[in-house]
Amino acid sequence: MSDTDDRRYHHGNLRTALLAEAERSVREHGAEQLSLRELARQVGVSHAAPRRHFPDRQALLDALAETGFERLGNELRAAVEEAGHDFQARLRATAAAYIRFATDDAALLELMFAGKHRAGAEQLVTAADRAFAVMFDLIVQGQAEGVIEPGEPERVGLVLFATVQGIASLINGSMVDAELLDGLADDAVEHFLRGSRARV
Amino acid sequence: MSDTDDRRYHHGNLRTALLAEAERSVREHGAEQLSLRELARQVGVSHAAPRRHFPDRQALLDALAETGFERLGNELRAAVEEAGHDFQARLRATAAAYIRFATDDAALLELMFAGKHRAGAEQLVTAADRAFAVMFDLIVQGQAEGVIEPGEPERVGLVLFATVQGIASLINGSMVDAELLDGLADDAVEHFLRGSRARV
DNA sequence: GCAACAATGTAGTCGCCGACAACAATGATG
DNA sequence: CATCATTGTTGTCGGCGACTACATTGTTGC
Repeated sequence: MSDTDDRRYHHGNLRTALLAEAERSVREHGAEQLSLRELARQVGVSHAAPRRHFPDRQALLDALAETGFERLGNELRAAVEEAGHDFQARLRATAAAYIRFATDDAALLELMFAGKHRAGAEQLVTAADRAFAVMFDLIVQGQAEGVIEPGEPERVGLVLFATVQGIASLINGSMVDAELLDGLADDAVEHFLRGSRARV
Repeated sequence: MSDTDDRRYHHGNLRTALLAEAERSVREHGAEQLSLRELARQVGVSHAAPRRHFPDRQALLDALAETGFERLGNELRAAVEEAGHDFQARLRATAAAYIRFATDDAALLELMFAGKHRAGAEQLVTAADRAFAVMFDLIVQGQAEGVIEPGEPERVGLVLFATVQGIASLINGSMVDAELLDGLADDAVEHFLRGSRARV
């Protein structure tokens, strides 16, 4: 073959290439529309090649969800770090970052949630826990500072988590204009803090 | 044909029968798995018959979403009525009813949200507005009683709506045990009220 | 009554898909 | 450098949604 022809028999990086292309496609057209054959075409391999890396379509979607959780975790961590040390600023930044991710990658998040409760997805659950740990760590900080009632972070933070997730759902369902995103996130955090302040 | 053979050439009620079977199937296997041909088989008509009532698969899903909104509205209204006149009781009942619907018919709700932001779904939007009006009417009552800050109900109630929707998302995503449903709904309402009380 | 016509069902076909099997080329190992 | 695992390819299968042509039934105007 000519040395400018990069179509070697062995692609060399097919799994990664498929995941990258799949993520692009899911963002653009949703997970339902994703076609393994179309993916293979765009990456330049035969229709059966993906099977070597993903036993079936769902396996690819699961892998996509896993990398999604990793990316979500990174973005949340980055948001916390950029927000400095003030608790409320951190909370606001994290909520906004979560909603940002959920609306930028709505179909991916749907995938991430959908995959979590299917059997044999242990790696997925681990990845999810790692991502959500950021939020629960924040709750712990709030408790230490006395602005959030004591108790298990998973339980205390649930209302906030739910609210943030719900805002994302409403935006994705076109019940709310996406432009209101940051304002809504702030509203939600303020509401949460007013409702959560430790009462003695 | 024999008079016990109910397989007439004209089904007589095919559209309704298809929708009923589709709703059952969606509840059981999700919208993605829904197959028009399988539906036709189970209803006892040829594979092309559904096309007379729904131009394509998406049209059937839209119709399903529409009846879903009607049912949701009815259930929310029923919850309000059963709860008596006390505002907080009504709020709790409505939140619980919404979450109940969202978890019993998770796939259907997903469909309802997904369809709303596609073009040419005006009937769907109308049906959705009618369903959600129940929640906003409640907010108005709360404002009249002075326990919720004044302002447009759509904006003021949004945090509550988001929280309720988010709880449903978390339950459906197996992030929370479904048994906690009622307790969570109460938590959310209490949190919301603590955060929303009109401040003078 | 009954002829036209609209509404509603059937059969057959097309291209696409996911899954699978058999085979081919390449890379790694001893 | 022979052998074997890895990672590609081609071919095939049944199922699907969409479409067309045709068949049956219900309805409406005369």
